[in-house]
Amino acid sequence: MNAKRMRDPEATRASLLIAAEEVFLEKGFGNTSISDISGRAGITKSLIHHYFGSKEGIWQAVKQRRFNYYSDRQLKMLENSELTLGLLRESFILYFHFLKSNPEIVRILAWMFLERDQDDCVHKDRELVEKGIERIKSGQKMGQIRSDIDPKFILFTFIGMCQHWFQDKEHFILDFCGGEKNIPEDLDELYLDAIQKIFFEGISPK
Amino acid sequence: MNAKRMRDPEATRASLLIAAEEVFLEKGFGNTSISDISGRAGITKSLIHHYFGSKEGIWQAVKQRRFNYYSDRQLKMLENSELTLGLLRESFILYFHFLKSNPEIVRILAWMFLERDQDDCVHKDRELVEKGIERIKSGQKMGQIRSDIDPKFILFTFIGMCQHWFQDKEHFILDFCGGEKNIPEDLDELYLDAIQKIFFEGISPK
DNA sequence: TAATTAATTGGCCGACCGGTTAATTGAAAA
DNA sequence: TTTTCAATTAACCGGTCGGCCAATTAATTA
Repeated sequence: MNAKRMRDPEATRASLLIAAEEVFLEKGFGNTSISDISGRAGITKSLIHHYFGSKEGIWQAVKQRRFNYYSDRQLKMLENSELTLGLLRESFILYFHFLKSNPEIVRILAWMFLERDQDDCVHKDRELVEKGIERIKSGQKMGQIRSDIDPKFILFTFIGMCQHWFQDKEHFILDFCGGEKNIPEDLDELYLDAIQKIFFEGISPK
Repeated sequence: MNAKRMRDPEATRASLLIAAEEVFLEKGFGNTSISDISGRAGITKSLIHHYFGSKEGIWQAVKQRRFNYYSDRQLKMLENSELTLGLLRESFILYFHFLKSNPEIVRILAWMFLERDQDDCVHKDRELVEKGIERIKSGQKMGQIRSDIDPKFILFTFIGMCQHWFQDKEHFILDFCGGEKNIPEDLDELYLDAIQKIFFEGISPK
């Protein structure tokens, strides 16, 4: 219906955001210029300042958008579940697949690490983390998880095993498999199986 | 002897490299200017082009130098050790502390991921990886390590648990500890203890 | 010593940076 | 229709960027 509107602020804002994300995640904040973004979006660069105030501003917006999506999804994941070992395993798998289909998250985090970005927007997941820790704690009380490890570390390890894979998978293929030949199609799943074994055996009570 | 030489190309080249590494790892490639580097080194910026050709050139040199240092050290680490579970644990701890005292490595590796660096210098550690896998395999044969997990994945997990910590420690402090207050001095060691428990319990035969 | 080579310098260049401004245009309100 | 306001544009700003070059200076060679 509005397909031919000559002006559609929402749409231009959106396509600026999309273009910005593409370029930022490809080259990082410092290497990206405003005109890179406007060029890719096919929109004058002035409009970036009009909608986002500054280069910093649109980078914030990009991050925020992605992290809101992230934590919304994650919260829903935790919402209606009492923790049992089975459900912990389930959310482990869910998280792994979430990262797999949202590689942007991994790149954003890596860029923020390198550019020493201390943005608060990342910490929307504090609530998420608290819930996760709560679940692990009760799992420990119920005797399903060994109690001699700080729940914070258990959760962090959980996250790390997944993130690290999607960050260094390429190195794995090159250095561990000796190149591109003979990589199994389901490499991701094979890895997921392996870390499940290590992780869940590792956190089980003796 | 040569302490007072007015010109010492090797020395200037070296101090340019050092300054470059400092600034690059501090601010990132894109946010660093040639004059930042030359300023810190106290050397005219023209010399950067003289020795390294371009900004890209000196960046490559920085990465290469650090990565060579990395794999050389790692190889020495593995050199004279038969694998027993005790030694595996020892090299786990060694690797962790190596990363702790060489944070540049973690940053460089993150850069390589983001820049999709297919540099040959990365593959220096293929030899490294092969040795590590060999050790784990023999550990499996001896019944010290469970055999139902691919040694490649065991090694990769090993590396990941350590790397991920030094990359996302800040997020851990913010999101998991609720800010800077009350962080134990020996947080690194506490984490190391935790992942040791998980990892070694996880790879033990039942 | 004289000639040659290489290290080092400061000054300069065009390009591009992020950001601002004033003017133009389209859509919606009156 | 007229008015009003937001969306959009192009031109422009001072500043900095990476890179280049010609001149100078120290070490090496003949």
